[in-house]
Amino acid sequence: MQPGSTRELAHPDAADFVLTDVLFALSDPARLEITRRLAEGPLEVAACQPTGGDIPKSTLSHHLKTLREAGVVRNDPHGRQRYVSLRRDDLEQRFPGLLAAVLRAAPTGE
Amino acid sequence: MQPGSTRELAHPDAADFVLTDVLFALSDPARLEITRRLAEGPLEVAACQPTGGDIPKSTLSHHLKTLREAGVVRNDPHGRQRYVSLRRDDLEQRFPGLLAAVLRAAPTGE
DNA sequence: CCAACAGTTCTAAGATTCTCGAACCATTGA
DNA sequence: TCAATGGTTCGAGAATCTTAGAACTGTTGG
Repeated sequence: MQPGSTRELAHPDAADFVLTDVLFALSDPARLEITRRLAEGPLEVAACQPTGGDIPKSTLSHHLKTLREAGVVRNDPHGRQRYVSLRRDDLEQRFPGLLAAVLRAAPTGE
Repeated sequence: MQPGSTRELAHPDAADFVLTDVLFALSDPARLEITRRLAEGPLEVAACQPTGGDIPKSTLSHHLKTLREAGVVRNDPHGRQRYVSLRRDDLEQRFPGLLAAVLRAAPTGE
């Protein structure tokens, strides 16, 4: 039983992040909300649930995949669950100021 | 013949800009390139042509519409042509730092 | 006036994306 | 060891986006 052993998912290197992919990943309301939530700190997958908690696991997992493949998020196995975390530093290094600007943005109705 | 008369297109107010819409508009390579080009200054529609100049008018027009409806771009009639310009100030006011971060971003291969 | 021009809008086909149930896979508690 | 848990992956239908030709509109030069 190696610590933090198997079931690793693929994560792109910061140098390979593609701007349009990041923008696309963040352009979905559900994914944006997940991102905002993760700005507070890492969460297990189930806790990423955007509103209340009614979207199916597979859908949530798919959104996380989109975020992960763009480089917005990291998804690491942790026991029988997984920790999802924002790749703040990598994003900042690759696209300075971008994530900060997105997180700072006020929602539309004030 | 009023100066700058007819054929006005609809433009959303800065206060009504929606973040996900802006991000989505910028998440397409062609639209991002148009945006970058416009950062240098206003252009007539035909001059927005991303690469060389082989994409059809209707496609270009459609991309400009997406950018315009998100609030990224302004499209004003000017004689028989139109001037397309970046809504820098409105975007900066609504989403501080966002456009700057996007324009500053380096392309993927270095 | 009329033809050429600059662009938009309409329409339709093809490609992506979204959503979600079902099947599947490690990991761990009992 | 075995079943429950936490999530991912697969597959398919619905929805949305992209692309582009064709038709249409306002504007201007001759």
